[in-house]
Amino acid sequence: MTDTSREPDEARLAAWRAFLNAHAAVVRRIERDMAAAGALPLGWYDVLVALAEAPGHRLRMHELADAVVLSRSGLTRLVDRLEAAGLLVRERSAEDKRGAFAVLTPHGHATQIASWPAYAQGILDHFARYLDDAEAATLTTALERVYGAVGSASQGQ
Amino acid sequence: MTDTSREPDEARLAAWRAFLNAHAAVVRRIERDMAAAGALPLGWYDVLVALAEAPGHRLRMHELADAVVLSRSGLTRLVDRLEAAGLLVRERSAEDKRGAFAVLTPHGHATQIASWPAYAQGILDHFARYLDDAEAATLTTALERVYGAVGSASQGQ
DNA sequence: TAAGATTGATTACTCAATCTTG
DNA sequence: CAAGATTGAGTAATCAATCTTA
Repeated sequence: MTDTSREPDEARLAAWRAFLNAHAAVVRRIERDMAAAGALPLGWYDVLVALAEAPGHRLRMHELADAVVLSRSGLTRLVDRLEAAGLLVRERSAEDKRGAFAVLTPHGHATQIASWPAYAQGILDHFARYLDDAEAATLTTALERVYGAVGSASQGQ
Repeated sequence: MTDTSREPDEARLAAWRAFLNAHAAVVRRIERDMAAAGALPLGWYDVLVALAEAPGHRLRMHELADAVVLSRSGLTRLVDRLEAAGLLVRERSAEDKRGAFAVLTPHGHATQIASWPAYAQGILDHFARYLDDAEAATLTTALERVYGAVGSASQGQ
């Protein structure tokens, strides 16, 4: 009867710490490996994949911002850089002239595909190979639940 | 016989995506809540906790940098800000005059303690409450393994 | 010459304010 | 006035180079 329910128990606190530490270390490590291999930065890769998976290789700016978990203005800047690099182009929407699409270029698509092996190798070497099948399944289930809950609670951006 | 072992299987790839998405969303959300409650930013809190848990409330700069997973120069700047805010002080080492300690001040300790309830509430609301006991245990085990492996592989900073 | 830490230059993310169209 | 997106100002993280002491 000492549980006030205002803070997490020890076990979940340990999970939180492991979650933060693993994320920081693994992402840093993969970014480093990808840079050494001449591949795209992770943030650039994420944007290009989101577009590659979208119908017509195009997405509205705000859809893209949600997909990569970046603020609106943060995405504007990132898209500026990707456009300057020739990896995508902006297209003004015809129906709603307020809106803009980001559209993947053939060069952008090719670059994304060329960067995948280095990224895949990084995921494998620094993350995937340390999980057994059951752990991978549990992580997916639990973290998708967490993500889904926060996503729907974050409407008030 | 199609597995080249150069890239992760579907299940582990799904775990990776869930891991990235959950981290980005939850951390953003907790930072926002803490700011609204007048609590410290997460990065500041992490530094103060590391010092609070250290013997004598003091740590060498490079030890602190490892504890919070930040580059050396990144930590120098962060410690500058914390020192300006009166939350810690720097002390030159007596034995090894190259070295410096960061030492928690009473005010820094009090501020860290005062920020914990808002942080705890955030962890509970946006992370812990979505995990059952078995999931929490699995996350801890698996992610500590991942973290330990990357940490030891990252000696070449 | 190497280790510990800081500095300078660069890059990038965030919020708040702004501009345009609905 | 609200929605979509961009811009300006401020803050923060990184790498490479530097300074000091071992």
